[in-house]
Amino acid sequence: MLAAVKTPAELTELFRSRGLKITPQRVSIFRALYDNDTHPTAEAVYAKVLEEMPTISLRTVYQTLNDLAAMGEITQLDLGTGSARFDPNLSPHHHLVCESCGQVRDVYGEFDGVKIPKNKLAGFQVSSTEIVFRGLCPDCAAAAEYAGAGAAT
Amino acid sequence: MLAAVKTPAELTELFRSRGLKITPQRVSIFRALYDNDTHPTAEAVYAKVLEEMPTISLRTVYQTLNDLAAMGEITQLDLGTGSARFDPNLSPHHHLVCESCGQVRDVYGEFDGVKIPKNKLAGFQVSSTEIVFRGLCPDCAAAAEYAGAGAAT
DNA sequence: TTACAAATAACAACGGTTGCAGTTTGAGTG
DNA sequence: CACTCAAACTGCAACCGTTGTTATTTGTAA
Repeated sequence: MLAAVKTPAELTELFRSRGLKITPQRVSIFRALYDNDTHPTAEAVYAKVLEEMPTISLRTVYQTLNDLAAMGEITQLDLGTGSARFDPNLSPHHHLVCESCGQVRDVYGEFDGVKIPKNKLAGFQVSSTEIVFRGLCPDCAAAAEYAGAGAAT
Repeated sequence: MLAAVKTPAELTELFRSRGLKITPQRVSIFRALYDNDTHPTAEAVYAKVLEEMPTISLRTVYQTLNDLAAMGEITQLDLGTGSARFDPNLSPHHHLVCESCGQVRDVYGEFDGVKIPKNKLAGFQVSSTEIVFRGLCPDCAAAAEYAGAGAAT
């Protein structure tokens, strides 16, 4: 379902080709990330991996996530939700963040208009553009409306 | 020079009108924020205020910055640079972030094209849009080029 | 001047993340 | 298949930014 996400097998091959060892911990983390569009925190990945590998340490999860990010296979997101989130989806996209529950949703779209006029760049070299839309997810919006209506009476 | 930034006097009046006390600590923080487009961290504001008030505590700086943010007089930015930054500039703008030195620069511009098609929103209510351009500031770009050229020989 | 609520300072604690040291293990070699 | 060793893993301590707590201080209105 997800576009531009490497399978566990592909990541395994990538690690092998770089002379890195294929450990069960790493493979389990690859699986936890695959087909995962929840933008999990390190803790969330840890929880998922624990199910099939009860002895893995949180430290190893951090280590592997950092390695993957350094290789460019996942992106680390800092959305101001307390902890970093990791996104295995490499196709160009942006994010909707619910300010109430913290859930993150992908937004596909081009936004070609988002370019800084050269005369305003003043020598700055832009290599990536992130757009974050903040607001309320459907559930939280409904809850807020309900609470508002209740409080108004 | 900065647009839409309240002066220390205006912030003082605002606090007074809300029944909040005018303390020298608060006024000093107002001054540290005024005409400041460096997007300072709490620590940076603390350092600046320390110059004229050597007994202020970092805790008070955090407290006041949080209060100002809650009143909507400054914006808290989470740019993944380790600590939160505070922006007293309320006019609509976006940010350029140097991935090497962490410096943050304002970008004025409209980007009217940045709207999510309704059919993709799926009930999400968007209340704000942040755009972050990442790359290299002129100084770091020059340093990188120099290092690259040197390494290539 | 007094009195009181509000604000401050000092310090402990917390959550996310990383450094470190000792042990385990993947994978190439004979 | 056993051996070897660098790489990876675990467990724990430490770190940093930030917030909670509580006793003390201080604007401010009476």
